[in-house]
Amino acid sequence: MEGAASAEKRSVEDFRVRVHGGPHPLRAGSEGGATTFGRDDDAGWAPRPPDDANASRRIVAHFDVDAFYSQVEELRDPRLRGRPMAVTQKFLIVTANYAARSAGLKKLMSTTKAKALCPEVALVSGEDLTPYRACAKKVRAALERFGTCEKLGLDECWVDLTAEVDRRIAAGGPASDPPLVGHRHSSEHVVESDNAHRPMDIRAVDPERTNASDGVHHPVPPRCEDGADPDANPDVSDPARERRLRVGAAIAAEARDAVRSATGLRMSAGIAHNKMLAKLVSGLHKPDDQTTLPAGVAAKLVSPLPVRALPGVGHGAERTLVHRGVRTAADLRRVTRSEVCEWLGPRVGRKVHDAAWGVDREEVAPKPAPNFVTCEDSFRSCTTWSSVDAVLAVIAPDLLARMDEEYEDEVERTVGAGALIPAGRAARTLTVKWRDVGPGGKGTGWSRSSASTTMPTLANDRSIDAKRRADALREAATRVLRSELTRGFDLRALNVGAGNFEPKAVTLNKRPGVEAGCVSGSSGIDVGTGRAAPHGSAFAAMNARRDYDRGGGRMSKTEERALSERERGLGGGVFGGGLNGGGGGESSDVFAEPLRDQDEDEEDGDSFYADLADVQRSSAMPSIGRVQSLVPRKRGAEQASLLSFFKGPSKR
DNA sequence: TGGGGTCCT
DNA sequence: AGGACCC
Repeated sequence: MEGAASAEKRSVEDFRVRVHGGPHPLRAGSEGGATTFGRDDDAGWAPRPPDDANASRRIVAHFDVDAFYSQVEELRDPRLRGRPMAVTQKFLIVTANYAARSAGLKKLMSTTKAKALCPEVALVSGEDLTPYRACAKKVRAALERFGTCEKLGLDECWVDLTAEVDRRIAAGGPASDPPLVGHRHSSEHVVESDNAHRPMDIRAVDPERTNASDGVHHPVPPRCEDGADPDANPDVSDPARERRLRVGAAIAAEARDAVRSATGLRMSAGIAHNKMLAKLVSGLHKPDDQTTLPAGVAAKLVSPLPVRALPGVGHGAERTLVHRGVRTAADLRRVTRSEVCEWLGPRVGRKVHDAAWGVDREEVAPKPAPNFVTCEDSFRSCTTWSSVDAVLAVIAPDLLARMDEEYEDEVERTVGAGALIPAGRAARTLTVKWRDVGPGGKGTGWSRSSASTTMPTLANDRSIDAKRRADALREAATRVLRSELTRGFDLRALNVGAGNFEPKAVTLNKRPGVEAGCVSGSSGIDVGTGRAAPHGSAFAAMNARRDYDRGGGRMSKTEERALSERERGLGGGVFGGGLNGGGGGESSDVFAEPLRDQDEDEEDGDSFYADLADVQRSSAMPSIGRVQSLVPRKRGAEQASLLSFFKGPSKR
């Protein structure tokens, strides 16, 4: 590869002088307005960490639903479309549609400020995530037909398009060499962030934006001669790589169409050779558009970015790095890998150092079933045991509903993948978390405390009355809190969680991810758990923070949402049109081999290069053939009846 | 300053 | 159990 260990030595001293003494690399001026990140100032001194051997072949897309919660709410209530609208949780804007954004609303802004900026804005409470979870499931079902899918949060996922790209190229014909669809990021583009607090949200400033009404800008890249290093000049591209990216872009466009016809949701996408770069570029031409990143442009895109924009760098790491004068990815490229590992720890250090060079060796790997489900509410005040009980009366039924959802997902996953009996997802642990600003609490800060106990068996028992289950949950949670909150309290938030689920299902054909052997008791096959019946008085203030000391609460979030919909004159029902077309997509890939095992031995900065050969070997042989085809696998009649047996008659 | 999650220490 | 990270 690039070798060049010679240049590494002088880096440390020179770097400190240069960065500390020199001009601030980021933010050439501008308070409050858009921040434009400067161009790459030059090549680094420390060596580029090598990519794995697969890097040029792999094609990864990152998909991101635009203003997800807002779009979902617009689907549910068409009256909201075209008007400025935002989704709130308590008194925060969590997302705003584009009409509201153009009035200046931003993510995580207070509702007060939002209303000041845009008095006509419609605010919709998004504290109950149920509808968003349901939509997210359909989105993933549509995307999974195009390759292995890895979810990140509710509204984002990566899809490994490599196998489908290979298939199309092998098949020949027009689809094997399509024109580029969407944007191609070139080194002519400048990147900016319009929110000083969120430097990771970046977008491209198109040099020809003045007349970019068609939303397409893709200059034909010059070709490089045979055998030339495709990274030597970022805008001179290797034809084979460019072609694979173009095929990937075509697939991504189809995938976005598929999601849109299945759900009505619009999304943006980024197409690149690895997960990190795909994610970085997916937002460059948001909304409803996609961006492809040629291999050679990666370093140019990344280096002017503030370190905070690199995945893996949060508040803590940013502070540490900035304290040492490292503000941008380009700065990171001038220090050695071992230094970064010293500052941030080996794990984060490696990841961040790689990211600064646009290197990411992670495979797209489906997320296994969640280890925890939790429900939370926050409020202005909660100082008495009776108000604690009022909070628990709200969130305990919600947690049970989540646990049951998890059970159903597990049935679908395990029976759908060939299990004889779904083991159930009975939770063994109950965790309670809280934020206490009272005398016994942690005082200021936002830190939370937590404690856990054994999950009462009654809570797992789907065969009994929902109220008895909720009571068991509340009782156990209260016992934990009583033993922790001994010196008086003033809670701002309370969270209950269920986790440490019992072992997984028995399968016919044993595949990794599903352990054989064990089906344990307690998980009744029973069905028909209803949600807690509505109880308590009408509850108005949609966006008010509940104050349990003054009698707020008493209604689960699901019920609360239904009520607020009734008040808005909606059916109160589930989704209108558009959301039911999702059929198909019975993921056959949920249990796709979690390939690899990139040995995770302690490798710090220095041993890194020595170990690289192993990394290359283990990741050089993957993915092709894991995704069988675009046709969802049929489920046998036997399995279908098993499924309906375990799931029982559909509720809702 | 929300309501979720993950992983590491 | 708590902290850091992600959305």
